[in-house]
Amino acid sequence: MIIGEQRLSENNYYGETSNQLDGLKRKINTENESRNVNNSYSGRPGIFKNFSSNKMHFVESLTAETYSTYQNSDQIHQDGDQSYINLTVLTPTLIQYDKVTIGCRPEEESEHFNQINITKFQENNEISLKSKPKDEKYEVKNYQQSDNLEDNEDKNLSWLFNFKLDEIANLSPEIKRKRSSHQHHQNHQVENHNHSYYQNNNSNNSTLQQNQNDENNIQRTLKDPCIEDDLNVAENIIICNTPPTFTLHTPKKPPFTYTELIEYALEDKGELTVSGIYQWISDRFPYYKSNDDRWKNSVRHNLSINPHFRKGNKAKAGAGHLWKISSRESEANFLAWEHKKQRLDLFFKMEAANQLKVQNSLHRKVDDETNLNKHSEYVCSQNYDAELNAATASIIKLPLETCSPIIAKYVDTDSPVSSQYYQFQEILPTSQHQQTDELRKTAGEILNGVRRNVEVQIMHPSDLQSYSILNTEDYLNPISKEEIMQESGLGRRHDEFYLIDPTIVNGSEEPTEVFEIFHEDFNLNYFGNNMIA
DNA sequence: CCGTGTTTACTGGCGA
DNA sequence: TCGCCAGTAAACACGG
Repeated sequence: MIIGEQRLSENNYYGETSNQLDGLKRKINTENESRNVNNSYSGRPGIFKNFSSNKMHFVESLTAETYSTYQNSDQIHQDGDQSYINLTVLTPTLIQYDKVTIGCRPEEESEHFNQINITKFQENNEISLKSKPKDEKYEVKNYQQSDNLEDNEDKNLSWLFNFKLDEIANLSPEIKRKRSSHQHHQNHQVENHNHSYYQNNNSNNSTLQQNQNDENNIQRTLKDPCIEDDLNVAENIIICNTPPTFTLHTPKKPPFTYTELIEYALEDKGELTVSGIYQWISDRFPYYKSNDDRWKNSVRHNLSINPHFRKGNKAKAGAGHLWKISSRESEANFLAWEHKKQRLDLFFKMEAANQLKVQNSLHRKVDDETNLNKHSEYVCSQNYDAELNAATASIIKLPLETCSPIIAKYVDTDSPVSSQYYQFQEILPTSQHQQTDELRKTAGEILNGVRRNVEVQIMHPSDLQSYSILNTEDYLNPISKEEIMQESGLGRRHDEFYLIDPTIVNGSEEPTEVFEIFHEDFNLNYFGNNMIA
């Protein structure tokens, strides 16, 4: 039974589906207990490629029936004593790769990675994870590309290796592929910084954790003879059972360039010193809480090279000058700022959303572990579906203990903004009678600029009410092209754009004298650098 | 010395 | 392949 689908990306750090997945795992565990399911190919959630729609689907479990289904559809094949599910992969937030199972570097031999198959580890397999999270062990194997080349981009998973795996939490920090010791050191710095931030800058904790990490790393290095094997893609990546904590402890780099961050700061405050810009940024983005000077160097670099930023008078106190945006007072800049502000607001809303979901997920996990012991009979799929739907649809009101103050202001659940955001977050179909697939963009995709057409959807929204979701195709550019045209004094006839009489901007009249200037492919990036001159 | 500001060089990603 | 862009690193100068 397909219960949902999920964009497959390491950028899923917003944890859109953590609730579903938690519920999924509960469901599977309880079902396995009640049915006494054997270990062959059941009891584990997966994400399965749907060839017809090019989407990844969550599958509740691979039972004998679903196994048979996949077998009949040639998505399962035998290789010796093992069966493999073709084109099956778990989202990187749930499964990570063991170093031994991937034999060559994708960037060098990517043609060999056109199929990735996941099967359970053999219990007696000498290949074992250094850290065994219970029995959840998977093996990732690579296969030669099949003869069938259709839909190569989506069917093969070679793009999976384009992920910046080193950004995934719990990834072994001893990865040294093509990394200088300097970079290695920097990564440690970042990890330290991230932990320390979320631990209220408790340097003792941070140091302790780092020491533990170091010890683990040393142990791994000693135990593992392949540690320096440059052919390994992602060594010792441990299955992560708790993606929510990952999102809690590793603030990801915000999807804004340094130029944008500086713009935000200067637009917000008018003019700031360099240190003021540092402060503005770090106050709002935990990622930049670090004391290291690398990002600050980049900020200064951007201030210097970007003519958009002007150095003003000397600051009254302290060293340096006051910086401002050169065209801040212009009307165009005002409009641009309105747009940028929307984008920034949306970012914080999504961050707040994520924080809530993380809290919810953790809360539920504790509750469910307790309830699971008490109610082993809780295996009814209807109950499960209801619970899953409820988990997905629920609007939680939990205190945010770890989020930044900026994000916290967006989680006032009584505010209209908040309710709007919740509607946005739920990512549910607008109609329970909807028969066709309806795709929604995920926060991660939006904010990281990912352009993969696989998105979150609940496919059994039986008990869910309809929500009004933002229907614009691009949440970060919510102003319609028509609106932009009108404000820009552009007219449109068929697929052509025209300059029109500036007095005719309400769109009610046909332009009396027009000349073609743009076609449909014209980039109406109204607020960007490509703004119409 | 340190924060600030400028400049150069390099790298990786991406699109043409 | 090339150019552009963003990010990063680093050298250097300046001034309090």
